Amino acid sequence: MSKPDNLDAIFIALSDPTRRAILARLIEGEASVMELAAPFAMSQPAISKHIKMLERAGLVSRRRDAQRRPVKIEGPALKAATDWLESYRKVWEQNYARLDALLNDLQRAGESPKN
Amino acid sequence: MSKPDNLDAIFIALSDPTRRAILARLIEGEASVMELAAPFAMSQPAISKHIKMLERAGLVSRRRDAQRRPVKIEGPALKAATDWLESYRKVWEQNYARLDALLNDLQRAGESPKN
DNA sequence: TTTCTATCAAACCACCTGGTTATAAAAATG
DNA sequence: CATTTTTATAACCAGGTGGTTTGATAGAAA
Repeated sequence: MSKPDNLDAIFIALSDPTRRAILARLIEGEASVMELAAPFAMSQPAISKHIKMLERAGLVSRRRDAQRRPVKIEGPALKAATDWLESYRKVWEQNYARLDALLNDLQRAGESPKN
Repeated sequence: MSKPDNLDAIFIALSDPTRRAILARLIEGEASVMELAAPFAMSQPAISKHIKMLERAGLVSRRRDAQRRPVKIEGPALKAATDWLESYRKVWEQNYARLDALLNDLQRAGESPKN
């Protein structure tokens, strides 16, 4: 379902501290735009634009409640990013461990024979 | 050492498909700029700029080998991003599970009493 | 030394970002 | 109805991105 190109939008969305703070707030539950804007020294349209980028990335979704448009965090996009990173980190760690073992082997081999 | 603001640079670096592909290549081991540029229909300076952004984020480092500047992947920055994402995803999953349980409770409670 | 190879740096471009203000629309409230 | 609240949209601006071409530099190789 979720295209891999989506990673572009997801990582772009995560690259701004304001948007990461909004996500942090949303972890505690749904919030309206005004509620999300409150902690920031920033205009409401600025927050709306941040929300739009989070939405484009699939990291949040919006409901309708009278004039309010409560924003909710969405797990799957968060998972897509985590999965991508985790897979790379895992391979890197394996290679790192292998290199480490190799270096140890070389060192040990050099201890008794002269060349 | 690694500042948390660093997450900005890390996620920005990860938000471009060319840079993610470069990282994917580097997982297999060190590579020179020319080697990294080869698979892409893109000029060498463009690749150099991508590498610079990866380096700024601490995701890669460069050695010197004659005229060559081999690039190597760096684990810790990758880990910083993974950790951030993992922590949020964990809380989200907990809340999700809690909400799920709550909804089940409500449904079960509604089965025998009328209101 | 001259030449070739690998890389970087500068100048330039179109486009996106992150913010602003001002305005409009939609629904609640008086 | 008029007003207030909540949100979105448009127009604008400074600065960053992602690419280009052109030219400089460092080191190997002829």
